[in-house]
Amino acid sequence: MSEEKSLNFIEEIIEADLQNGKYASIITRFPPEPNGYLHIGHAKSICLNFGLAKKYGGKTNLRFDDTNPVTEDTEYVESIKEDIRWLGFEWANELYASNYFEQLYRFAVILIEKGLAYVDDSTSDEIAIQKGTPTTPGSRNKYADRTADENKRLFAEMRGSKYEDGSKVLRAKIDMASSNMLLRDPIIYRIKHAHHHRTGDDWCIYPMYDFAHGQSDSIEHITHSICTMEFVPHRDLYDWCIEKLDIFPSRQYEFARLNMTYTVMSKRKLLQLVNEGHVTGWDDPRMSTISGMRRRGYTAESIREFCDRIGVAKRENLIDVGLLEFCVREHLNRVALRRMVVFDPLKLVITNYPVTEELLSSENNPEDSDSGHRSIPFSREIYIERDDFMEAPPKKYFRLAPGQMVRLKSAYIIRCEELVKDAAGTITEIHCTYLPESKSGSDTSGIHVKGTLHWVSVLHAVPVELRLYDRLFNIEDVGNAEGDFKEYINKNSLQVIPNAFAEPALLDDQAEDRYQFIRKGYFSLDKDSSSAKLVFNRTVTLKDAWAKEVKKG
RNA sequence: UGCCCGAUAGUAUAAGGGUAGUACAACUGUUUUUGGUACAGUUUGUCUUGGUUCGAAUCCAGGUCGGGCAACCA
Repeated sequence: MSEEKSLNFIEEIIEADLQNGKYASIITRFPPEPNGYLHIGHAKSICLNFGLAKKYGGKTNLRFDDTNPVTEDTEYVESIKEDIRWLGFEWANELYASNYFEQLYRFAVILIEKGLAYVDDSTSDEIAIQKGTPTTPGSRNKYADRTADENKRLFAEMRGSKYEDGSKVLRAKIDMASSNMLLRDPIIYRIKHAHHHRTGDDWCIYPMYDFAHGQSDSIEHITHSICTMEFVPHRDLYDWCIEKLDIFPSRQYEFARLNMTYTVMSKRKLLQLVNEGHVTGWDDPRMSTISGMRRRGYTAESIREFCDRIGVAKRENLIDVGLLEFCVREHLNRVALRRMVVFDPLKLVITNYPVTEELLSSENNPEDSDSGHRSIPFSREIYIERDDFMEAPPKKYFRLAPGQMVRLKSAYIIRCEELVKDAAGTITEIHCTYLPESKSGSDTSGIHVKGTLHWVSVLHAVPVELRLYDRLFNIEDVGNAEGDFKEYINKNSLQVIPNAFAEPALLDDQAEDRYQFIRKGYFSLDKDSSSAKLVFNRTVTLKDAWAKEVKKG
């Protein structure tokens, strides 16, 4: 019998909460700030939050944490929604922290009335100095002594646009000597005369993260508020607000964010790559963004599988990008249509083949018997891959060489008889003979060859553009590297093959968007394609045992 | 020299006082009209020192190492 999959620590908490009756059902939330595009790290959080709700019969809200109008924009709102849907998740409610601005304001007033918040006229520098350091306590200033009535009036005036940006803040009155710096009278409201993408110019004061997030969770009755480890110290403040306001006690749980080899995972760095032109945009196929991976040809299913396999824990981690590649190969192997494309053509003439042509049949996907067959034109002159031929082959080379035989995929067995070279000694043509009785499906030759090559008929070859991607950085741990991360950019992360030769079936299948170019890799149609020229992105290579063999020497 | 979080194969992640398991990676083979896929197998691990216990990855104490915390960012 199949073993029950072990639970991660958050699932354990949830199951305990459900079992002991703390909750009848759960509500989670995914709370992006609309100031950038989502990346694979967010996918982990999305799969976790939505996955948990799905698993335990609860629901998940999408809540935009839009408390900082100067960095946020509806462009990001739209891209975030598109990415989540594409990943295969649907939220119960589309919400915004800005929906709660009025309520949040009232919460702040309650704190003031309880003597737990005050308006401070200090500059940010003064506030920073008064905060002390982790090893020395901070101190309060005279503004902390203002009466509740005065604070209430001042706060109302802040809202009423009476003061300039930075001239006043509202602070929670907690403990200037706390070992947790966030509890040293944290700022909870600041003045920003900025246009908000949702509330327009209704407000000129905006709550800080710590005075918006927890309360928003509470308002929505989020049972399990799941975030990343850097918010651990915020939990004290999260709980403090809930306690003092006496509102629904949402609970925060933290897990370790995803780090992955050979890539960066911070919005700031990703934005820098875009702005400085190191990539073509947020959806550049080399980016770790969801939109980039989508464009590259990753499937939502494979990303979900990846997120499932990496697990959820609290320790720092650096996941091998090879696992992501494994997941996408695993899926694409099941669904991708097989096609033949020659990247670096070498002409091959079958000297004993009649001048006519014929149509051969080949399976669309050997892993899927329902996928059917396509026909491929075969003729006297074909292209094969230049590195599928060697004049002086090493041991264990199964491909074409003088006097050697190989099978042409779904066609015939051929034998290399002769080479044609130009003045420089470069091979320009290979002459072969074929075995008419070795035709695929009706082979009576009795000959077994080790190698099978892909090929394309010269007469029917369709030129296509191929974009081959490699890792964007040339070191594993970019996040922890010394110096500027951009020094580690892989200059050869994109290789364009402007004129590869494809079998004509590719022209008919444009609606399909996942392919395996046999023996080469998985590809998908890029949005830059036109009727004049098809453009394909290499999603991932096939595993290549021969390349490994060659490397070993 | 404060507070918080963490430490199990190369990388992740299980084992919740009782045989250290799984996946990826690596390596061997088998199958194969993709040097793909599939299948079989192999190698590699509990940070350290004490303590509790018949028995410790697990519980306790000290240490070491890694990460985080002093934005009017989230």
